[in-house]
Amino acid sequence: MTEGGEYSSAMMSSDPFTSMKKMKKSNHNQRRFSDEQIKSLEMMFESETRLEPRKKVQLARELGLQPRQVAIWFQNKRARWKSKQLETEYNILRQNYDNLASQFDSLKKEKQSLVSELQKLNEAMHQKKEEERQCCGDQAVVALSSTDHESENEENHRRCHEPEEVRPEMEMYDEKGHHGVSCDHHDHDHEDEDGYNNNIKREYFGGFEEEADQLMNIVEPADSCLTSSDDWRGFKSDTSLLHQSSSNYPWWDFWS
DNA sequence: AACATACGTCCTATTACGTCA
DNA sequence: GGTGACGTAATAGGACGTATG
Repeated sequence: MTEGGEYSSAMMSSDPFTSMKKMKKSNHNQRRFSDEQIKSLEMMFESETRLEPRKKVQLARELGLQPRQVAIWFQNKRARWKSKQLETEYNILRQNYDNLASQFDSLKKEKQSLVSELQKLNEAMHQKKEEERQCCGDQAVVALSSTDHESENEENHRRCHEPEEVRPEMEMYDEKGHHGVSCDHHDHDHEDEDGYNNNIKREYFGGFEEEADQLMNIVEPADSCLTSSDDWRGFKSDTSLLHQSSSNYPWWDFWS
């Protein structure tokens, strides 16, 4: 059953093709509804987007239209309303995306500058330690005039495990700000690595280890996936997710 | 109870036409 | 006056729910 049924008995002739043309022409005699009709239909649509059959008949009678015409008007109205709704939602999502993208960008820049600042500070500290060691080292050489290789090895070992001392050979950072660990004893030992990381946190975030943990949790994933433009663009947006992320956890405020 | 059929409504895509720049 | 873009009433056809035999 098609929806043109209500016109068919009055309009159909023996030839289906010509009768259809006649019907359409006839239907288009009164092409547009009057302003009054539209106004009433709009008012009804605002209160309910779907009409009960009884209301449809009543409204049609009031407006001097066929119930079918009222039904079709509501159908078309729903379709237009839906596409408008989609457009609005798209614009909101687009706006949210743009905001997040720019926030992410500035956060990335801020992190980059902090990393380079950290590098500079490390270099300065390294240089200072080197100077101190040279100064103290000369005196030690005089005191330990006999070369004791065993004690030298012990010293090296101690330095590798010494938590408080900043080891020059470990102060290299890669592009992500990770330490370039060079101590053999730590390469494949996770427990030692954890302890080492804790030491690092103590060194650089002294008194703020918790914040350091948060930072690691937040910044590291951003490094691994969000910096990839493919992953970033492939992100499937979801209004509820966006609302959730923007209202409940303003992660970009972590730094402020 | 399970099934087929008719009927009404919805949705989406499309058509036909009026209007306007 | 011709024309293309746009808005809108209406149609086509498929999907779904409900009533009935």
